[in-house]
Amino acid sequence: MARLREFDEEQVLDAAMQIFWEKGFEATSLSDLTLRMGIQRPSLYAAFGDKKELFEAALRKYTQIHASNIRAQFHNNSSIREAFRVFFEGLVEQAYAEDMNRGCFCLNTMVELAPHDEKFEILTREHQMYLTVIFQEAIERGIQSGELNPRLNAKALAQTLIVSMIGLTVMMKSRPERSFADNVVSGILLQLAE
Amino acid sequence: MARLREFDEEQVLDAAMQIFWEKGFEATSLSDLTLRMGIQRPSLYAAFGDKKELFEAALRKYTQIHASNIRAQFHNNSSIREAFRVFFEGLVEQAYAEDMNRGCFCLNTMVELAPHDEKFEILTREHQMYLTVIFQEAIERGIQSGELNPRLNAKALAQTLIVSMIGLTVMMKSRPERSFADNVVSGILLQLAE
DNA sequence: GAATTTCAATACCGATCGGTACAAAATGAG
DNA sequence: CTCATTTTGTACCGATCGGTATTGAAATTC
Repeated sequence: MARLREFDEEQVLDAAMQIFWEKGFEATSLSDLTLRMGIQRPSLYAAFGDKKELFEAALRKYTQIHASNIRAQFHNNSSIREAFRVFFEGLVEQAYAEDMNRGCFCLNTMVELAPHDEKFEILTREHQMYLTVIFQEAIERGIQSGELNPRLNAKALAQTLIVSMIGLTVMMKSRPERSFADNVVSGILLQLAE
Repeated sequence: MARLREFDEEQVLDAAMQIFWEKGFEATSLSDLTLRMGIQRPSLYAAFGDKKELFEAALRKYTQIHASNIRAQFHNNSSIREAFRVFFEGLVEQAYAEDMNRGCFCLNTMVELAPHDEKFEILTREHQMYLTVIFQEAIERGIQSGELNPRLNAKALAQTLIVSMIGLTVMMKSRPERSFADNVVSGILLQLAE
């Protein structure tokens, strides 16, 4: 019929995700976006709608990737305790590795937008609930296999671990001494060792 | 000498604190501020400097009040475990009580500004470190009095509890079911009961 | 009470905000 | 090719942004 789109939608959405992740919703301008995405304003609006719709699309892309990564980390582990150790130590390692500390895009959004926008309250909550289920199922597998104490409350423990993950991620945005994060990871893992 | 100031500096700074706490730095405009503070722009600039300096003053006021509140909650307790129980249950109660979920001004700032502004990285980190010391000293008193297991690592446990507090506060911004928060509080308190 | 000083209020500044009208360029269908 | 259709690039929109020059009012000193 007519002229073809000159950009790859997934590619420019990824660029939008990166910058929203770095700077948040309010601090990111349309000029920032078009520059980083490499497209013009009318193209952006035609493809994604307004700024908030683009943000939502970027966040959805992030949560999908994030959930999939975490799911992969807890699939088919010989030791659940070991999987959690690798997970939390990786969280710390990653945070101290990059100069800029973006943290978690979903948590950033939970703080910036969830209290003022029900759509993002729901979106961010559902992502955390999904992660909680991943943790819970991992714990249940650990109990079934005999690795973990069968008297553990899998759901409650998963919820507590998710909250610890959130707290650690947010705390590291202020760059405390590395020993702080390491101590916390040790403390978190203790809860699996009872 | 000359004309006197017509507003109380502490009172208008408190108003600025409230609105920055609610909306964050970027989403709060000077019009929002002057409206809520009840003063004109030139008065604001004369008294507090520019927007970021005002934000810093508001945050410093918040951290002082916040630290003082928490210090009071852990001073002269018959039972340390009971003090922590009251503290965390109060945190949850408060979050679900107010319609708008402001969370903690310091944590909001940690997410929004700490990664891009060293001044706020330091300011927010030092506040969390201060709170950690309060927790640590409370735990040490509990050990000394015989209430807590003397094999507990007071510092590491305090750090883990601070991270749990942060995670819980942030998680509640997405308004999970009340049972989620209650389960987490139970899990947190378990760490003191070993 | 006049002079001086500091405040408050209005009005305004250039810059940038999110968003769009419009026309040129590019593609496919006939 | 010609026409229809869609994307692109430019240029622009009103509104609002953070910040300030200016003027008039209020209060103290002499």
